[in-house]
Amino acid sequence: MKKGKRISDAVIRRLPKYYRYLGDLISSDINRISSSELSKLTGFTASQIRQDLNNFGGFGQQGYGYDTKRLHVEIGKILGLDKKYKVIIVGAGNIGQAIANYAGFYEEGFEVLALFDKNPKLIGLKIRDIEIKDVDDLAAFIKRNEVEFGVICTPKETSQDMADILTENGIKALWNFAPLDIKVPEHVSIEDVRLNESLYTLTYYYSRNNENTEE
Amino acid sequence: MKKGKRISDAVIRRLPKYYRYLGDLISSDINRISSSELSKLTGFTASQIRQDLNNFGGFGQQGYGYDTKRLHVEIGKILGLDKKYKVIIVGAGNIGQAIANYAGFYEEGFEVLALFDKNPKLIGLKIRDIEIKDVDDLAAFIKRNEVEFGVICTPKETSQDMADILTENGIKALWNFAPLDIKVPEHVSIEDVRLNESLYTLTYYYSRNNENTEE
DNA sequence: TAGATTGTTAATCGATTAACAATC
DNA sequence: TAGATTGTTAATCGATTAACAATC
Repeated sequence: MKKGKRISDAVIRRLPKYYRYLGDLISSDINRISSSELSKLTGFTASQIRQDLNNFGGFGQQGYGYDTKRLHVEIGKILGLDKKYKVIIVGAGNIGQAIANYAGFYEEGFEVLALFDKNPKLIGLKIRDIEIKDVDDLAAFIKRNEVEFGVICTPKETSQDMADILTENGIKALWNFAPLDIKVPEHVSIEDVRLNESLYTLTYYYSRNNENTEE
Repeated sequence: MKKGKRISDAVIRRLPKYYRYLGDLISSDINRISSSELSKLTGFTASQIRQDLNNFGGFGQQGYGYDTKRLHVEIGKILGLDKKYKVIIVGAGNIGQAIANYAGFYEEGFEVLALFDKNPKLIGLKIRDIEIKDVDDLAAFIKRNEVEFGVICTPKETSQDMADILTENGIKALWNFAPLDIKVPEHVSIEDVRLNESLYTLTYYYSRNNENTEE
């Protein structure tokens, strides 16, 4: 990729959508697409799509468009999806289990080594062959297995403590489902999934759409 | 609120964060806060916070700041959280169950009337006193109960069909967890929770942070 | 070659930040 | 009153869109 230019978060967050549609196109045996066709699929403008992609290199060809397979591979590389990741999930409630169960997670190279919980009723159970372990063994397990990715699915109250244990033992990326802003050291990447905030945004637009029709 | 001004999506998506921190402050018996203190909590600039709030009215007081309780109530109203909503969840897998189980959902006025699934093993079971019903009864149930909100937790393949049934029977807001862009009629509000896209953004930043240290 | 479509620069638009008068 | 902090206008910054030359 080009040196020196800072790429904005807005651009990065559009890449996974390109990646997904390109995957769909490949599944449909379509091996070529123009920025204007991709615009119709994604809802982004053709100009924006070309701008976005050219942050990382010239993947297209004048007069032709983009090769879907090549572009899918390239965006995958940019997003880091060409590598395998060792993952643990902390909190084996519904959300933790949902993630452990999600097949797409494996297909993109995320290998869930274990779930952790403090509930004795859950410890020892298996989700998709993945054992639920005692949260007391967390630190040792991370070090021993050189785990890189952690998913936080614990309640709000304990999530920061769990995150601290994870980062202190070498985890470098956290995917957080607890409804709070987790603090991490500078070298650790974090992505907060803000379900509450997503829901409240929906109620806002719903209320706005229906404010004249309510009795 | 002020008439005529179009409020950007970026502003709306910051409101839930204010709302959350204000709730925390109230729980800590703090009843006053300035934009600069709120800035430290949220990470947004004080100027931006004042701008955001003034889109909806002058909730503060010069020389004093904002009354946490009042601001919490006002933002709640803006987001539509002062009302109750009748909700159904389609798909009673892990994610559907997680949402049905999430207590915060009820506290903010979301009443889950039922879950729906096509799996006979799940039909008839209860999650937190909420029955899992046969997806065949979906249309009739929505009409009979005047359900307003639908949560889509079905697999990618069936999600658009489910969404169509919901909107055809009068549901006006969809919270979608399936990894695709669901199409809805204009008058329906939709919020897609894009977990894949969130995860891939994390891998991007993780890869970027660690690209020099990898062997 | 002619047509199509990219890559890229320039123009526009909108969002964020800064500044400060108003006022509690 | 003096100090603090909002509400709001103006300035800046960044992101999106438009335009078109390059080129396959």
